[in-house]
Amino acid sequence: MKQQIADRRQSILDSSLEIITQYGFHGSSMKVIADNAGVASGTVYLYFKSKEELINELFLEIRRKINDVVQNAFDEEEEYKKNFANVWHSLYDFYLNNLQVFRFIEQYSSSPFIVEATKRKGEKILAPIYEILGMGIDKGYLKPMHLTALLSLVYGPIVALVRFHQTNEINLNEDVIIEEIIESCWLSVKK
Amino acid sequence: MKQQIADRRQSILDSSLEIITQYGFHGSSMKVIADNAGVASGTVYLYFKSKEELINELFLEIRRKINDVVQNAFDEEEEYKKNFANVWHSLYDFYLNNLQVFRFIEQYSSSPFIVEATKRKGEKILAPIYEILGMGIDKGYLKPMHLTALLSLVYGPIVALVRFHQTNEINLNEDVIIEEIIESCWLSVKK
DNA sequence: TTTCATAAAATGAACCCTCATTCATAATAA
DNA sequence: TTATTATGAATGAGGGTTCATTTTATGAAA
Repeated sequence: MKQQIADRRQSILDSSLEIITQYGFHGSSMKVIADNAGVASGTVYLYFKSKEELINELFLEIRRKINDVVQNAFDEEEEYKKNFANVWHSLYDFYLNNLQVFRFIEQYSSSPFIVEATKRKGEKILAPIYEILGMGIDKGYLKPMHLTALLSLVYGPIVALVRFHQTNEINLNEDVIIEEIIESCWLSVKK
Repeated sequence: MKQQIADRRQSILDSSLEIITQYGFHGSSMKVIADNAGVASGTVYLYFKSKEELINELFLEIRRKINDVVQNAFDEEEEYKKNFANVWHSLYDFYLNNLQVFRFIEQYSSSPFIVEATKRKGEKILAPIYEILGMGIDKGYLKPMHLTALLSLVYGPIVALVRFHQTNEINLNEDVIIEEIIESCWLSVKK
């Protein structure tokens, strides 16, 4: 039945995320991914045309999740600064609680592996944040800088923090008052 | 003679950087690296024990270069804020003018490939910056935050900017007044 | 409910290819 | 001549993908 098809597909995607974030794209064989998903290697090819497509589909799924996180954190009714903090904090929390997702994106975006394929599919992973920042400039809350420069000042620290957390250079659960960092970040972009 | 040994070794390292930033770690075969360096594949093994060691050596060489960039940008005689800007700008320029180096580090640090091996070798790639930030706190120029948090606020935007530059989301030669970004960055960490 | 024929889904051995590494041989230097 | 350095064909392991075969699901008929 339909339900099972979806489950299989999903379990292969889940398995891929696990294996890939542990061994890298090329280090992850289809055999191992299949085993980990509890299916035969041939089965993977019933749901995905190739390894490349599998990885791209995984990327698209993850992008969807991230977009949701950002969208849900934004509340039109709230004041802008509060939204800024909420979005920042949500994305940060999401990465911290989904380190595999974070690792996957890092690998995906810094790997010459596929990239082109998904670039063509338009829509960047951070599109919703661009919108929020653009609105911030329009309404006079943020410095009128190049949007990507603003994004770098805001998103760069998130990525850096989670990365350092991963390499144990910082313990984000204990060492750091995150609100302090968000406030600092805000100081760099507020008008 | 000794000179030639060094040349061969270096040309293999140079070739590796080219090939690896183009095709990724696993996508770069020793054969292609050797061809590109103008040597036979067996020759590579006269200078490096294995592919893994080759990549690690390349990393160490690059780390040395980055440390030099930071060290050279710092001038004890100058005032702290000026040093902050100089170091920031130097590192940024270095990455922008050596995109292959940047790409390599990104790949290296987000890849589960080796990592462990070099982590054990101690000394982080950004050690000199840690020192500068620590000094900034001691002398009262910077907020007394966790050092790694400070580093994230300062280094995160550099990485993000160069990344976006690479994916053509921003043209750092034309679109952006870099001093404006450095000033913003400073606002986020100054006391 | 049970049976059974057909369709759909799943399997995993086999195929072919690439790759890291080795080593007997050749070229070069001392 | 001897020692050093370089070569590249050969080796063996592993990987992505295919496909003949098996297993499972379906639903109409008994």
